Amino acid sequence: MLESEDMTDKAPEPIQPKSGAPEKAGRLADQVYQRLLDEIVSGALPPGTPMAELDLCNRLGVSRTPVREALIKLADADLVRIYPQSGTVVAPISREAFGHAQFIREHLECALVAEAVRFIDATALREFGEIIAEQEQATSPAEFYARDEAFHQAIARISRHEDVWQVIRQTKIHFDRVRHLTLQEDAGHIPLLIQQHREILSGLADLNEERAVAAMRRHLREVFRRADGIFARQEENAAELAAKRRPRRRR
Amino acid sequence: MLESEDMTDKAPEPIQPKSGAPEKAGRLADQVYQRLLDEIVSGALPPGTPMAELDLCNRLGVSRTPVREALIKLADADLVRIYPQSGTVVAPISREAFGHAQFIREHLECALVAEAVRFIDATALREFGEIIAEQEQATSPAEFYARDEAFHQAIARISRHEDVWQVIRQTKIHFDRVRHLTLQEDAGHIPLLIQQHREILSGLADLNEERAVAAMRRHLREVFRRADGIFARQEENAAELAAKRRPRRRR
DNA sequence: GATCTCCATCTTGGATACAAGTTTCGTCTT
DNA sequence: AAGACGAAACTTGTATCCAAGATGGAGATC
Repeated sequence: MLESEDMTDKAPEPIQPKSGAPEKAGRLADQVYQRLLDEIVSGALPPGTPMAELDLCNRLGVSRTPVREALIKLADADLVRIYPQSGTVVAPISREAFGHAQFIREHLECALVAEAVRFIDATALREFGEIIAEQEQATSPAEFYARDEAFHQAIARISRHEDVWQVIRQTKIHFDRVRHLTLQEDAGHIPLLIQQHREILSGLADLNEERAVAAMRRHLREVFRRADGIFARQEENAAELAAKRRPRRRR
Repeated sequence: MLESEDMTDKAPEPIQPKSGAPEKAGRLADQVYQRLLDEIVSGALPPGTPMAELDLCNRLGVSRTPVREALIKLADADLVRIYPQSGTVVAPISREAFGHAQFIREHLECALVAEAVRFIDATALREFGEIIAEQEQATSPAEFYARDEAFHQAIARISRHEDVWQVIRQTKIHFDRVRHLTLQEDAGHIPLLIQQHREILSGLADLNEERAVAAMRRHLREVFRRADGIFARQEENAAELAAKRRPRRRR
């Protein structure tokens, strides 16, 4: 029960080395939140990982206050579960949450595309073209996803509803957790996704709302279908593995 | 500068009088959040009201920690603005936020109704009927709104997407701020809203997705149109009043 | 008299101290 | 040896303390 003797705990990198650089990144709480968010979504902190406040304090080099605020925010997003006076752990990756995120995203983004048709202009079209070009030149899946986000966010901005993108981004988190699980298998169909982006752009360029919306819906469902399939297989494997072990209940 | 001499400060009612009652309502932070949320949405704390943490501590009878956590959550929802080392105030009622809330709500709720058609059954129909009956018997607008919420939430539940309702509820907050502003003028058309609920229910009962969705869209747009109109008039009046005063800039 | 400077005061951000409940593990009893 | 009991070592929730920037006004200066 004393696994703290190994030195490979995690990333011992503190959040603010206090080096002379002119780094003035707002509140510590926000930095901690962003960092833990990344680590959870990326899978560096798998579901079930204990998240005791004091441990995180030591690991990140800050006091409990900012860590606590970050954890509360993560709990609001259901990325961690806080059990008062008992402990805090990374929340499981839920297939339901995954499906809910898809529901919200599909309906809102399709509505955004429909709106975008009303506002599209030459400048916007060029911007979309640039983003797609950058996607083609992406050398890593991570880079591709970054530009993918930019593409979808740009649609929201063009539609004059960037606030809606914030909502989508927030709910999309559970979607992204699954996506990162399936990174390897994803790489193969990146060209397909880019092609779908082109179809969306084509619909927008022709001011054809129906085609643009249909393309977006196809695109989002494609992503969902693949991720969901891979996730389901993974769940099966996990269930098999679990069946072979001693049944251990952690609340 | 010493306006604390008048006794009419606010509601001096502490949050936990510690009376012998078996009240065990979770964390203080959550109670403070809920209370301040109510006071802001209801208009008891109008836009611009100073929200110094220490003042709130005195008023609510708790320490800074729970108050602070509540304020951070309110700031995330853009209900208060926190200016570090300077002050915190209730955020203005924004017509843009109002419009964004409408966008999200309309698209998501219409999608929920469409889904609901697939799951509707006798039990659900009876539940809807009861809610509408309670609305008719409501004696106050507040009571009516409570059952209105219940109606819309029930649709989300029937659709097996209650999580989506949480998202709607969160964004709807800015909508509700305006709605409370227009309470008096609202009272008159409550019967119309009930009638629209009946039309939605009728569409659901007939398993007619198109009609149900159309009824919901009409309903939501009716509410929006009225509130937006009233709000716009109110904004004009406010602008007139402001023009007569000395120009005072508060950040 | 107008304006600039400086400082007392007030605000929030972060760190620490205290309280209360939960879990775990050792010990005692049966 | 197995189970029950209890205390110590955790955990998070709350209160308080310190730090640092922002504000506003008093006083000095031009």
